[in-house]
Amino acid sequence: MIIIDYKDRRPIYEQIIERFQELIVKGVLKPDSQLPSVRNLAMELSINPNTIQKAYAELERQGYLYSVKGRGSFVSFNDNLLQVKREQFKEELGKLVRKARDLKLSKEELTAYVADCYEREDVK
Amino acid sequence: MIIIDYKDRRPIYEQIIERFQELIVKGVLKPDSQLPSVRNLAMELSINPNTIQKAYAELERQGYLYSVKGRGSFVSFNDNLLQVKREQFKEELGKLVRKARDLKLSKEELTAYVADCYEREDVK
Amino acid sequence: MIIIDYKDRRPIYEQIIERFQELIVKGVLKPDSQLPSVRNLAMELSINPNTIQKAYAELERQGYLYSVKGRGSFVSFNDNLLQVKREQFKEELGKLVRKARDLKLSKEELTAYVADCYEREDVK
Amino acid sequence: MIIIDYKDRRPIYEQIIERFQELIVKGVLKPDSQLPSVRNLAMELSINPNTIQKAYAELERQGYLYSVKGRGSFVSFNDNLLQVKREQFKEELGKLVRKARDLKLSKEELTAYVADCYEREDVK
DNA sequence: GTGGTCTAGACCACC
DNA sequence: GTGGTCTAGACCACG
Repeated sequence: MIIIDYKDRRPIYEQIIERFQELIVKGVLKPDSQLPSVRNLAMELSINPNTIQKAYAELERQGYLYSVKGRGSFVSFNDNLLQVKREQFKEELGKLVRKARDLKLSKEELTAYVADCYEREDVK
Repeated sequence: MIIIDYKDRRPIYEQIIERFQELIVKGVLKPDSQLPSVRNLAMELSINPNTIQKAYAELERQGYLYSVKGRGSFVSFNDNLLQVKREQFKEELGKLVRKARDLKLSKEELTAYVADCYEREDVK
Repeated sequence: MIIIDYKDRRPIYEQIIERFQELIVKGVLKPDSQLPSVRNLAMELSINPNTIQKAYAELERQGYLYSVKGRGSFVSFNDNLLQVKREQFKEELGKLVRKARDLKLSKEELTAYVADCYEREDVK
Repeated sequence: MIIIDYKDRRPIYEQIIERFQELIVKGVLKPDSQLPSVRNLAMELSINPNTIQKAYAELERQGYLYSVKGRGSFVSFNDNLLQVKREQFKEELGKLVRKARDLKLSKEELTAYVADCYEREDVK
């Protein structure tokens, strides 16, 4: 479910965060379902528990999960969070649009490419 | 021309690289025009010459400039490079489109927002 | 009567303690009335009896209840305890007032806000 | 400047966070001034650098400071943050006011105590 | 020198 | 068993 790419320049804990964000947002991991324990996941990925711990702590801070001492970690994604994430996404997109203008891509080229890209994924 | 933001989390050399890329792609710096010397720029920005050196080396590696021993560094931008940048941009955009799908944004919402965003910048 | 919030970061036994304190101080639970047995409450909340046990033990230590072997646990609230709680509360408030000063809130702003806040709750 | 209380039940890194928040909000540490390095502070307090690191990371997340690889950590408090912190403070105060009502403290008693407390600190 | 990531291994509180 | 804190010590990127 989680794959670590050691060639990736980003830190391990960040890769884990991103992967879980994806799984949770997509609904692969259902709300209130239990996540693998820190130790188990660490063993499974053969990395240090502290690294998992750091990833889980950040995911908790961002509202993707909640952890309880002695019980475990659980998915806490909800519609409210979805809205927040959409806002964050739009901000990110804004930066890219600005970049497109620098590269002299016309509005038509850009939207066409976005639509095209969206559909290509659709097929997949 | 170059402004360093010390509050920016990214390393200084990366900020310099990005700024030069922007100036070159936009055509503010004309092809074959000479860039400031490593020492001069370092003094002007009051930072370590090694940092400028690293930025120039990376820009040369990416094809934005060429250096001539004993003479200096020169802009080497051409349309070919623009194409490369566009490809890189599209790849980046692709990731974001995938993210949009995860967040359950419809194709219509997405393209509408992109167009809207493009025009908003237009006014500026 | 007791609700456990699993998303709350605090341990379960602490949530139970706080809830009983509130019920007892407010007078919802009358002095010398009997509390639910450890086992019953554990079953009702579907949690580990050890957790209830720990909560009751702490409440007894703090003087909120007393236990009689073989008979059960009983509320032991009295005005003396109310005074103790008020002292604890004032200490807590003291810290917050200090914090207000650090944030450069004037005495007038602070007291006005407190009064305002008190009345707002009044309506509820 | 920083004192660790090992009898305190709260984790060390939290004590450090709180202390720095205080020093920064009060203006003892001026904006853009450099903080002690992770390693130096760790040595000075005879604790592990990782613990300081964790505290600094959280302070950065909360907007109290910014860190740059290879350069150090710097105070970044500003008026904007002051406003945010005031809002957070008021929320905290709201909870306490509710608690006061449970303890049957009248509005007059409460505001009088707050004012009194504020002035007492004034003298100090 | 600086901050940041990671490992190995320990201990605690909680259930 | 669970999550969370802490230590000791290593390595990397940056300036």
